[in-house]
Amino acid sequence: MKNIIPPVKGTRDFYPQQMAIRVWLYNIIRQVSESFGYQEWDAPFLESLELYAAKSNEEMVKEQSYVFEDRGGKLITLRPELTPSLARMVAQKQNVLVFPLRWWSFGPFWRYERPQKGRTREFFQWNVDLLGPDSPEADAENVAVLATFFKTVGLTPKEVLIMVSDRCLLDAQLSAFDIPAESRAAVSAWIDQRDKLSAEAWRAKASELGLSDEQLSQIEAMLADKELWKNSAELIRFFKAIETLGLSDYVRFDAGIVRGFTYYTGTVFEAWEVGGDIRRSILGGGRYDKLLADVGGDRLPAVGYAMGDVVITLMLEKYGLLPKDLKVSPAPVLVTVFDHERLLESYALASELRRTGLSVTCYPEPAKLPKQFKFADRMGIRLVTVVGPDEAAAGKVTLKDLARGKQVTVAREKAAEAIRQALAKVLAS
RNA sequence: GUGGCUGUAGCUCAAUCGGCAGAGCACUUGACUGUGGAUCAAGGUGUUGCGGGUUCAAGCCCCGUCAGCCACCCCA
Repeated sequence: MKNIIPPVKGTRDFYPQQMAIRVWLYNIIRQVSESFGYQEWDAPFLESLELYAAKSNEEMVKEQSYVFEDRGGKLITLRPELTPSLARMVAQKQNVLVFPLRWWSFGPFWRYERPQKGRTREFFQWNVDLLGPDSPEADAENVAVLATFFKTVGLTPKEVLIMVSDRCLLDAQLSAFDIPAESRAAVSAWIDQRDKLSAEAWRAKASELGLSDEQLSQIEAMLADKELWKNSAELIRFFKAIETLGLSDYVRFDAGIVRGFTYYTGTVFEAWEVGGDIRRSILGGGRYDKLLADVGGDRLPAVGYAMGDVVITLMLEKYGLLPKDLKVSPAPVLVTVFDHERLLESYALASELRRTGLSVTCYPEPAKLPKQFKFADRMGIRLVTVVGPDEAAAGKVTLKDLARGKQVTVAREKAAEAIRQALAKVLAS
């Protein structure tokens, strides 16, 4: 690598091999989303900075967003998340859209962070949102989409769990512990950090926040209480609905789930690897009933989540769930060029075959046959045609199946049919 | 923004105490003048990330810098 300009830090190059995986993931996401009746949509990749101001996590806007001034002097942001755009677009057409609204999206996002395992500066996110209803059953349906995704890709509850809590429940508990409303946000953030800090460091921060020893032990008891959800009428309904949907295995209550975004108002959830070494949430989401009003629309209840492609791909790779031998060559047929004089004859044959609906690659220049066969082999092209002087004189085409190592010579009019038959043959392996 | 580790051929890596730049894979060409994978032969494989310093001598030691990876912060 001499004078090659390096890629931008934190970006990924999608060579055909990686692109095939990305498309594979996209297809599963689409299939799962649409099986619940969600519609695909997308927002601009560029938004104005003020869309995110005070709506998202403050650090994300101030330090992790790509912001630049356009030629007109306006501050433009490369979208770091999708939800504010969703709120904006729904608010714009609130009287036109049909509710309940189910929308899903898969596209690129940018955050200026230090790249590391499972994190890049440019990444893709799957967003699934349900707007209109404010019921726990709606939350359950939204969570069901993602549990169904896990099931579809082959991740079991032994490998991944969706941890659920409710900010209202947390707030009520903190209130019951006599923690004043103005410090609850900081206390919530501190609770969110519990898995990341050592027990000593975490407890030490409690006194910094002005918590008494009694309050600390009350909070620790709360976090350990697996039955706390039974104090919440909403969570009782939520888990009942999850059970009815047949997905209880994937969903657990955890009072320690808080989430960083300030716009969440009720149910919050994250998916985590079970006891594994991926110390990072696979996805996160929750209810955000006030966001639409915050961007200037009428109040509209909403619930949704976002899953990044980087961590989920790590998970799938770790558990051997990524597809092997993804097809990277779209055309299963190579038309070889026998010599310089027959180049255009090959083009003509390839064109004939394409008109019958086949995908066909034609070697673009005369070359030795071994070279062309090797090309086909390395590209994963299964069938090769040869038209040399013998075939041309007899009006025939030789067709070799590289996978089976067998070849036949057929009349040129029958070539397309013979190719279809050969492709239909299942390999012994 | 903070800390740690690592930079050698296209890729994965080796090089003893500081003493002449190495292996495998891949690539190109040829054994195969109408047939891929396998085997064999011949070959480019190179500013040792970059800049400076110490030394008779630096891939190796020192300083700086850049890049990558990993952890923290935060998050998907």
